[in-house]
Amino acid sequence: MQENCLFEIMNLMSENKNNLSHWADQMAERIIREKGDKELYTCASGITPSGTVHIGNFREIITVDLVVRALRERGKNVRFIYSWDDYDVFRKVPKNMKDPERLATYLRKPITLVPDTSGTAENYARANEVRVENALPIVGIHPEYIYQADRYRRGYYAEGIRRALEKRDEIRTILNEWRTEPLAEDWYPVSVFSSFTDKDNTTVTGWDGEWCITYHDNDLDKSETIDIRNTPNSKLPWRVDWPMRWAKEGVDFEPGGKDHLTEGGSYDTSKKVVELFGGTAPVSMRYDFIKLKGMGGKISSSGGEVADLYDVLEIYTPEIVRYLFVGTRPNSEFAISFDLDVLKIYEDYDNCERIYFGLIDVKEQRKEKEKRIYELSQVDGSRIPSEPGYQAPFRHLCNLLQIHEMDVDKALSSLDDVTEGQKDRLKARLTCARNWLEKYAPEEFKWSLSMDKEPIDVSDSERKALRDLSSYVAEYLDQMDEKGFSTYIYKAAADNGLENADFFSITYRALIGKEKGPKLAGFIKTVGAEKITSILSKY
RNA sequence: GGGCCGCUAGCUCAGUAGGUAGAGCAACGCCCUUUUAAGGCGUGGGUCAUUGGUUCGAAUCCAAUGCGGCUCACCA
Repeated sequence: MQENCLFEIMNLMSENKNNLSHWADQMAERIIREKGDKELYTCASGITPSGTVHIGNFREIITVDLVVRALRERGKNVRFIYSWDDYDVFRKVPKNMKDPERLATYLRKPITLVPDTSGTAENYARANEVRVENALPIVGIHPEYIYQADRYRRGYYAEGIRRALEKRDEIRTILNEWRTEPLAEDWYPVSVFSSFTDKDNTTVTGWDGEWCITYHDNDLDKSETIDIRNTPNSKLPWRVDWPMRWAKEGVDFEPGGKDHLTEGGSYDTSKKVVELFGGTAPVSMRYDFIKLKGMGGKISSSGGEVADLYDVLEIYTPEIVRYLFVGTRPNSEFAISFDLDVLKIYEDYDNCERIYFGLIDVKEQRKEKEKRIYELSQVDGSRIPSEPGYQAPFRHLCNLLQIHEMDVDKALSSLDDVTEGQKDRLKARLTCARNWLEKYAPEEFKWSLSMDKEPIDVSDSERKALRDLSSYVAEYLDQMDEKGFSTYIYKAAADNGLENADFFSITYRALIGKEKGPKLAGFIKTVGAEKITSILSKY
């Protein structure tokens, strides 16, 4: 007996030491502990697609994805559901939508009945959904989608609505615990879209104790009685809808933003209400919001200072997008950077990768942690790369692209030591570097070779120095290293009586039309003799 | 009013299963005559917000306090 107990404790201790460094693993263990050993674990997430689903909303999705992975790696059978609350009401027209005047005429109707003014989908809600559903597989996330408008309108939740009506008083009592204004005695836990106007300016006035409710349309001042099983009008309000679905789907885990996971927030009331539906509350965790940094006020594809997953995927490769979230505690706010920080993020990721492949020595504890972060950052968790990526610094890729007229394929083929296994990843990274240069890089960072430009005005001695440099390049560049060749740059300057500083400046102006540039000798070496001489021969 | 988060180097932040304080940028120095760095190497820099407690040992755990922020008490 005592020995057993000791054994258990030892087990727990080793469990704590092994493979529990990451919060997703800790959460998976907690779910198993609190929910018991189950045939199937259901993990859920969801949102109202009432506007652009931005990168902050994505945090919830990837939080669930990581926990799902951790559970599956423990041999568990897991269902990952994502609920689109597209039967929610259209409250206001977001700034970034087309044809706002037309959209405004649909206010107070369910978003699934609002037209998509961008013309890409069958309705407003669907347009927002499609964008996310197309983007998630890119980062290796594959939930099962649930469309609430469809379910409510088909009567799928009719029993849930009836149950809520039966438990009306209990629900009201629970909600009133935190309300400043108590709900009225004649309040019903149902909202109705008028069958005359589709708008929700209605008041439920009665229930027959079974399937029929009566509501009053406040716009038209008339009443109607509907059967909730076959009339697509009724819906539960959020604080009742959420727990009803927990019970219906048997949700074991669902995270929430801090608006839900605060005292008196919807998680608190829902965990009580769910019992009225015969269920129990899922394990939850709070995630904080995402800030954006360095978008420079540029209009993103979705308009305004909003970034969605596609905007982030433009400048970060899929595994690095995951890495941003995997490596950060969900509990705290962090910023996604579009400015020079991008360079560091890529370096951090490469460093993590080097630790994973044992290329640098770090303490054991750090190593375990970084390895887990690397694994969870991969798009396909079952296919971790067998070799590190090419690991070219982002800055170097930016220079390569600018040498090769921003052509990704040319830049790629200029590197002759890339393995087959590295090619796709490097190409993806080059594409991100190009996007970043075009949209977010500071001006000092950008340049292009003056291949087809007219020569700049120079003095006779400067002309002579550039010519000398050109012939040195033709003659010596290919056989020397960067350091060795740099002496010829100084020679060209000295032989023509020019100050080094002035000559560097002239050379940069001739080559890239700027006063400064990348360290010259290395730059000339990277660009190659052919291109350099073709520019300098004009002098 | 309730709840939560944060306070670590000049700046931005890692580090929170207790065990000698870390990175990047900035600063400073050096880099075979010889850059103005977007390159390399190196150096300096922190009473870990404050106070108290637990401990052999606390940035880390506990309790208070201060400052900053978010959020709920409408709707979702």
